Amino acid sequence: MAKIEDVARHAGVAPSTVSYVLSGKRSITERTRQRVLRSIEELGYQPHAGARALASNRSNVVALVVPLRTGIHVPVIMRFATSVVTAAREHDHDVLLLTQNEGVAGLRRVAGTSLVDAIIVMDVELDDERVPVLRDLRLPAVLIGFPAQAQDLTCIDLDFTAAAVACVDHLAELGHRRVALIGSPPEVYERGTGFATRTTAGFTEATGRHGIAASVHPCESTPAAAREMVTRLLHEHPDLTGVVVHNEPVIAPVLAAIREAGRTVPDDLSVVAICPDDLAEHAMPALTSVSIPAEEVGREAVGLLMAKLGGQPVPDATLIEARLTPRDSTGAAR
Amino acid sequence: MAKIEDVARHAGVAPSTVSYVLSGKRSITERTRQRVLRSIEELGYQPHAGARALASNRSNVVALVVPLRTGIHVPVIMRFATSVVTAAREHDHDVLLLTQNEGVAGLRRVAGTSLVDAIIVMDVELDDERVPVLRDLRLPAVLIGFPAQAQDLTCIDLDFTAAAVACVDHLAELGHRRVALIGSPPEVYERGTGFATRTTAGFTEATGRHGIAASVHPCESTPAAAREMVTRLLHEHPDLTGVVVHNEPVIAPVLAAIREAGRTVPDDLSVVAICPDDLAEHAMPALTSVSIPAEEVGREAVGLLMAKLGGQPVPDATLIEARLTPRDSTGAAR
DNA sequence: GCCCATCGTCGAAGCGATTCGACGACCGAT
DNA sequence: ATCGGTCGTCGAATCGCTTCGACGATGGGC
Repeated sequence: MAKIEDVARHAGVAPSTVSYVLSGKRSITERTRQRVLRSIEELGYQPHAGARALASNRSNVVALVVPLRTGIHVPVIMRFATSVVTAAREHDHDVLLLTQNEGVAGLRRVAGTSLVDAIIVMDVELDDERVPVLRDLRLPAVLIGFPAQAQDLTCIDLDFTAAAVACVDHLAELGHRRVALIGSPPEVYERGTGFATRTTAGFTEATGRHGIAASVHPCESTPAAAREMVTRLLHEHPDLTGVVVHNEPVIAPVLAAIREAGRTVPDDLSVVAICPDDLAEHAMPALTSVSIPAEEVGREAVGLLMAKLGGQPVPDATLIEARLTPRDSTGAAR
Repeated sequence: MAKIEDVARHAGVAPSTVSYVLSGKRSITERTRQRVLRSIEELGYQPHAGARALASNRSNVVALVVPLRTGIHVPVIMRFATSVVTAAREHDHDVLLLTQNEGVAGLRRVAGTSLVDAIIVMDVELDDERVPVLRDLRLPAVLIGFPAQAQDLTCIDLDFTAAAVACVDHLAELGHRRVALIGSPPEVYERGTGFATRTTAGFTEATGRHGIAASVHPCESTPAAAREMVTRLLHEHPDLTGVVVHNEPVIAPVLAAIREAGRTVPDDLSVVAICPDDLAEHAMPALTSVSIPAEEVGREAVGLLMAKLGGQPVPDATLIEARLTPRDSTGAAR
């Protein structure tokens, strides 16, 4: 393995010069710059990550904490994760994968050993035990999701409140007078996961504002639960004409159950989902939906982190705008 | 941040002694050992990862390359990933997340910069461009999946051939005389992804051996494709009584389509799946299935890697045994 | 024509661990 | 009593890079 000294010798310069060529922290004549770059190329030089981290006090690695909890849709997490990796690479950083398993100790460890420069935490709860730890770690951190006490933290997420509002507004415009929200599993609410409660808040606000009859229903993420939920809703509220679904795994079962109940979407019942676009597009019929901009959130989270690492000020809260795409599952109320 | 020197001073020993206490590479009197450990505790000492990597030539990080390709079931990947992280932590290693995005360059980079000690690659194709690279990287590596040229590589995976055989044997025992395999999307076969072809091989061998009429059908992972597939199969092969499904996302749609076609599972048609247990359990009816032992594979992959890092010899190929669990979706042929 | 900045480069001092050889102390064997 | 061999600990070198201060050369202002 070639070392910086080899490159320096090969190019006829001092090691420090090579370092400055690589980092751009001091100006270098174009001629020597080229010479050094050619030597690097020829020798296939790659700086030793550990040595670099030791000398510069920067590892160029960010930690990503992914949730393993039940009740959250895995493909969405994966999309977050991959977009974080991609974005991090564009900023010349790598991503260390941490799971909830190790809990708070994992955060302390990667921070304490200087293994990472910064941390991204997904699936933040309202009262999250990691929040106080992040506070005294004094490492730049970005949370995907909002805890209750968010002061002085950098948080980002889809604006779920606005997402729910958009769904309700859309249904209200179409003349619906009674709607229901089929939400995340009960355990998600019980954990106080922010996105679920924010969705509910938006839903309640908007239905209230429109004077629409409304009800909220947490729902297990199983086909059976979905089926049962639909049956119950249709039975208890004969005037129900609009449904908002915010629970990916039950979308297909809900549609199937509606069909089996002899109702047609959107003629008898309009359905709006808050879910990834591909899911909405592949449903039958294609669903009017507010998409989950996982890529955008991931990329933006990394952007915020890099800004913090660079010492630039960043906003405490970043809400990604909710965009509703009308498709074939919503129509005028009967 | 406390350094090893601080600990040494606090405990009244040399830094090297502290190091030896931590690594156990030389014997230390119990008394001083305890003294050092207490100092470490009191000062909250955590060794600097970079310095450690530089001096020891070991980063204690393994790279995990996850696929982003279409046609593979995301939750299964996630389960692999988390089990790899968990297992790695048990061996005092961390996991660096690499995506297919950066391709072969990513492997060269993390290896060349000594960022990682070893590599785990998922979703290996028959003719995988990463295989030759791994060969000359000279870093310990474990592949999850089998390439065509697997000599001198360490590979591990579910024994998909045996899995298919188990499914067919099960159906044959129940008296079925014509069966079909609904497989992965065509692109997966075209890429030459090992698990798909191995499943097909096992299916073909076993049906041949039993003298059962058989056909193999790649299938896009969409509900529409599944529906169409079922319709076509029922129409083209009126004598069809058994189906093996090896494509997670279409399992539910296939069952739905069968129901809509007026057939009953398992009375008219027996269905066996190769899929994660939770999926099989939640289907209606619960599916007889061969499970995908993601946790076992991930943990075992890490075990192999650690053995290689420790200089111990490991087998080239490790096949995880296929276990079929009978549930409610299979019965005697009509 | 002289002086002071600025620019480009160099050399050396860290960064914080690991590891190897050396060296007393202590033990049992002779 | 002496010698050789362990055992436990120390000190110093080393890993490969970054960074800071220094220093000659160059150029512009007066």
